[in-house]
Amino acid sequence: MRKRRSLAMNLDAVAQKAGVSTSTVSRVLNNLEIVKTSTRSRVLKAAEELNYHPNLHARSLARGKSRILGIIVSNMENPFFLDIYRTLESDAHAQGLEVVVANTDYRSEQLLASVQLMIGLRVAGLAAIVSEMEEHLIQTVAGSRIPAAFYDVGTPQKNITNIRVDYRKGIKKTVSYLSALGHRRMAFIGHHSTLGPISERRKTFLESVHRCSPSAEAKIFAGPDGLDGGRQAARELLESGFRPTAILCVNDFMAVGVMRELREEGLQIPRDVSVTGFDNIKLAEFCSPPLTTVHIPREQIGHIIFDNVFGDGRAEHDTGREIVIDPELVVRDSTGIAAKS
Amino acid sequence: MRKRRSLAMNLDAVAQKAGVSTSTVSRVLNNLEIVKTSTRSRVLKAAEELNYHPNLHARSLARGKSRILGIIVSNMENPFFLDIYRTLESDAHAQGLEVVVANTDYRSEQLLASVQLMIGLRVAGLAAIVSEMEEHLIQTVAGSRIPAAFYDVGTPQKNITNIRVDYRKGIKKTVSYLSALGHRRMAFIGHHSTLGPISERRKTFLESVHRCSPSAEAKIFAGPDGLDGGRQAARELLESGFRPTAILCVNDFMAVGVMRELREEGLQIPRDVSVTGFDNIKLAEFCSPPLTTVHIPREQIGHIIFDNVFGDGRAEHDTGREIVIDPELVVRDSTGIAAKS
DNA sequence: GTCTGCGATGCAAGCGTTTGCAGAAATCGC
DNA sequence: GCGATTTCTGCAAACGCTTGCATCGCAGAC
Repeated sequence: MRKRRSLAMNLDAVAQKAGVSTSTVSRVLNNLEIVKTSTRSRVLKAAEELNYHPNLHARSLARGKSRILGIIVSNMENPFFLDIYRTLESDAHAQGLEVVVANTDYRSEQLLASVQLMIGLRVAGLAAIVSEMEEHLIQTVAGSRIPAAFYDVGTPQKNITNIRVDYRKGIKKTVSYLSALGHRRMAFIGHHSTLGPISERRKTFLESVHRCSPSAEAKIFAGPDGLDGGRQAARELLESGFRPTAILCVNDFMAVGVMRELREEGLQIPRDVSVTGFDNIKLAEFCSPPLTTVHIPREQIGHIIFDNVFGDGRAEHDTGREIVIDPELVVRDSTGIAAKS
Repeated sequence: MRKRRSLAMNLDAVAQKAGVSTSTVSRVLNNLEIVKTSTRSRVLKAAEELNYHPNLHARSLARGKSRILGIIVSNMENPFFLDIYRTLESDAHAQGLEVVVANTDYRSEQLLASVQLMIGLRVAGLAAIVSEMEEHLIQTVAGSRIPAAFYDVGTPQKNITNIRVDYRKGIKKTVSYLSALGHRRMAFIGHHSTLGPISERRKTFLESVHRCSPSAEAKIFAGPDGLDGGRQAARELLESGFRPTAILCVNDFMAVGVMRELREEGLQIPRDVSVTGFDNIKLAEFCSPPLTTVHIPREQIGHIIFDNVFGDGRAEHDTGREIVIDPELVVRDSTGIAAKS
């Protein structure tokens, strides 16, 4: 016999103290109704006194499955990911599921580690809401037979749901709206991500502007993501000499950074220049002026994902699913009629 | 024999495919050096081909411990918690530890569940950064023998580190600063938490104001936490008829909400009223006007916690530790000389 | 040629649960 | 009061891994 590793804090200890077998203890703790009330309370008392907590690893192992929902996100600071995560978490808790989250920080090495972790944990379902998902990882997940949902990747698979937001539509709506206000010189400010979805947005922007008004001017700028990045990109825009009457930003944080820089330059919003964002985070409502932006229904996305991984939508689907979300324009005070040029 | 539950995706499968025993496979996958190179590569090939991922539950069970750091926070949306979490996570990953996070949403029922989860997972260390920690839960954790760090609770224990920020000092510094600017009518805006730390802050505020100037007026208001809550509290303040020349807010989010409401009322900041926050979140720098606030070194806190749970500070300490952090005032544009009354 | 030493591998117990099955105890019918 | 149920409880195998110890094969020493 090998030596004991630590103080005995297992079913056996409780069983001995209560004078029953481990099976009975197990049944009590799992609320199986076949245990006599007197035995039951004796066991509960023993467990309580020993400060016993079941070993979840052993439980998962014995049961052959866990009650854990795995969530992988790129970046918790980004309200887009955060809100989806929070919705998933609350849905999961409502069903008595535990949640394990991993952050990738946009790093594919970290993404790989996270996927391995989730598979290793034999999670009951996996939601990967990351902007950097890679094809071979999708295959890995598919091979693991874990029901999963991915965000914004191109290839639905067996047991895998793919959900995405129709950013093209959001951009088109914004450009049409600005165009109707008379804007003919517009800029798009993105961030340095060269990944699929973003550069598609840039393309869509250019196309939309030219469709609304063939003579209109459109330019693209970029900086790092976030408040600072927006500011930096705005700086570059100003230094380039280009003077748009409207600036579309790829997300709200960047838009707020942009507005700050413009204000410092002495420009008034929206009198001198209109600014729009994307996502409709809380801050968009509270910055000054309140930001016109495209609303991404993050809670709805979270619920849909949950439903597809655990809920009614969980049924095996061989072909995979693709769900597309339509975003809406939310008009606030950061946009107005185009300044005379 | 019981029936197999799922497709055999275990060490045995790999072992058979590679024509070796499970022990050998285990040794290969754990990088023990005693395996012959040829065997080693055969095993790796087999594992690769089977798309094998070790079952972490079984591993933890067999090893008698996990390589997981458990983190519990009140609310990921709050940059205070988020930043500490992120620091902890990156420290953990740097050491090859996995991380499991749980959100309590300020709900003690959810906190209990989270603590149970962490103990059940037999995490190698636990950091609980929650504002609602309860004494009996501390006892529970202490009883579990898991090295832990708590934030801002009063009773250090064996194997438990307690870290807290000296909010009193932060408040005193702010009040002194405002007092020196001539402010004699001040308000403090907190949120509805009636828990220890917060109400201590209120008390400290009142004392500080009276110490600086015995004739000064000081009042306290409160709303729910967050941007909306700040706005609501400011509304109440305005309706009360009290007209402070300076308003201290319990955190930056509330301060931004407050400023928004004041601005809507036609008040100018800081000409008519000065506003300060607490935490020094990114937004404090980007709101308008940029917010004077008290800086809480969240990264430093994260590192200290990690070090005490896993690093050099990890050594058993029977008496418990208490670490106190000193906050600094960061002056920006939301504060100025007191308006003439 | 036997022995020793050693590197590489396998054997099997053990980690803390769950759970099918069997057996014991309590209850019931008559 | 005795068998037939119905409850309740215990036994032991299984979950997938790690790891101390035993074993095996082979090289070098004598």
